[in-house]
Amino acid sequence: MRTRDVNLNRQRRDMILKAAAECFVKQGFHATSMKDVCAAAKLSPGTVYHYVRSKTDIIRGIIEDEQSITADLLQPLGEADDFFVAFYGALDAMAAMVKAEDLRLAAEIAAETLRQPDLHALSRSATSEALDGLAAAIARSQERGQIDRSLAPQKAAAALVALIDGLLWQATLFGVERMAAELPFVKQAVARMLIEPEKAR
Amino acid sequence: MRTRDVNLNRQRRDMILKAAAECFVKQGFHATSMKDVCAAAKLSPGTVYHYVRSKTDIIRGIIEDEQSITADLLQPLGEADDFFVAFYGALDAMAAMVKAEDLRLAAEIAAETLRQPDLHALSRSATSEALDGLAAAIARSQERGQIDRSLAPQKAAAALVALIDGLLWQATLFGVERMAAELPFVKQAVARMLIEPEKAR
DNA sequence: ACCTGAACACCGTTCAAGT
DNA sequence: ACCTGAACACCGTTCAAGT
Repeated sequence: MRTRDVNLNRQRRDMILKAAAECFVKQGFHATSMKDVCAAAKLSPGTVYHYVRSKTDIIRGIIEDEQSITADLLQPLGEADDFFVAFYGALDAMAAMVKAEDLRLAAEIAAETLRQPDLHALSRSATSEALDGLAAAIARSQERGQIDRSLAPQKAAAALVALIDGLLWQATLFGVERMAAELPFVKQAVARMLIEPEKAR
Repeated sequence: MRTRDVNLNRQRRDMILKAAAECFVKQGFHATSMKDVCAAAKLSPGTVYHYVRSKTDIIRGIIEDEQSITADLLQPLGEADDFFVAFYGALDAMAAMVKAEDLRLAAEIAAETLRQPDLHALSRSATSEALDGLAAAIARSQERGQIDRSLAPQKAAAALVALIDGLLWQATLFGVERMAAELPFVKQAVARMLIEPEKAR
C-alpha cells in the first residue's frame, strides 16, 4: 500500500513534468499557464499542486532529471583513452543528438535559472562538476604526453566548455545544421589550442 | 509645438525603458510587474502604455538601444591594423567594462528572445552582422599574412563569437573576475587557433 | 495631448468539499 | 489519500473621464 502510493506519486510527478516540458518547448516557460500544464497532464489544478509545489518547482524537477546537455556530453570523456577521439566524438554526438526542441528547453531552463537564485546555484554546481571532470580528463591526457603540459587543465576546460556552450547558443539562433557544419573547423581549432604548435600536424 | 511633443515622447519612452531595465536587472523580466515599472518610472499605467505598446515592446526597445554586448565589443575590429592586438583589446574591454548587472540584463533579454519570434529574429540578425564584421576583419588579416590563409573566415568568426558568448555565460555563473582570470589562456588559445602552427611563437 | 485610476480578463495558488 | 473546481490575490492591458 505504502509503496504503491510512492510509485503513484513519482509516476504522476513525472507525467506532470513531461507534460510541462512539452508546453515549455511549444510556448516558452512564462507563456504557458498552469492551466495549460493541467490540460496537458489531464489533471485539475488542485491535483497538479498536490504533486508539484509551484511552477518554478517544475523547472527544478526538469533540471534534476535531465541535467545540462553539456554535462551529459562531456561525461564519457572520463574513461576515454584518447582525449581527442573522445572529445570529437562528444562534438559529433552533440550535433547528431541535439534537436531544436532540446535546445529550446535547455535555453528556457537556463533563462529561468537567472531569475531564481536556488536554480542558479543548481546550474552553477552542475557546470562546476562538468568542468572538473573535463579538467581531469585533460590532466590525464597531459600525463600521456598528448596535450601540451604547459596548459592549466582547469582553464583549458573552461575554454572548451565556453566554446561548446557558445556553439549551442548559435544553434539556437541559426539552427543545428549550421552548427554541424562548423564542427570540422571547431575540431581543428581545439587540436591547435591544446597541442604544442611544434607537435601539431 | 510639434517638435516639443516628439522630444517629450522620446524622453518619456527612454525614461520608461531605463526604469524597466533597472527592474529587470533587480528582479528579472517576468518577476517585474508593469506596476513595478510604473512605480520606477513614476507614471500611471495608462501613461506608461501611452508611450510603450506592451511589456515585450520594452524589451524590444532595450535591444534596439543597446544591441548585444558581443556586437559592441567586436565593432572596433573593423578598422584595426593588427587583428590580434584589436581582438585582445576587445577581450580586455569586455572584462573591464562588463558588470554583473549588464550580464544579467543581457541574459534576461536573450532569454526573452527565445520566447518571442520577432525578438529572436532581431537578435539573429544582430549576431549575423557581428559575425560578418568579424569575418571581414579576419579576411583582411589573412591578406596581410597574419592569420592562416587556409581557414574559412566565416567559420573562424563563428568559433570566436561562440567562445566569447560562452565565456560571458560562464561569467554569469561564476562572476566576472573568474572570467578575467581566464583571458590570458583564451588569448593564447585564439592565437593558436588562427596562426599556422609553424609560425606560432 | 497628456495623464489618471478604475475596470477587464486572466494568472498562479489555495482550500473546502467530495469520493 | 486522491481529486475537484470555485475562490483569492494579483497580473498585463484598456478606456472613460479629467486637465
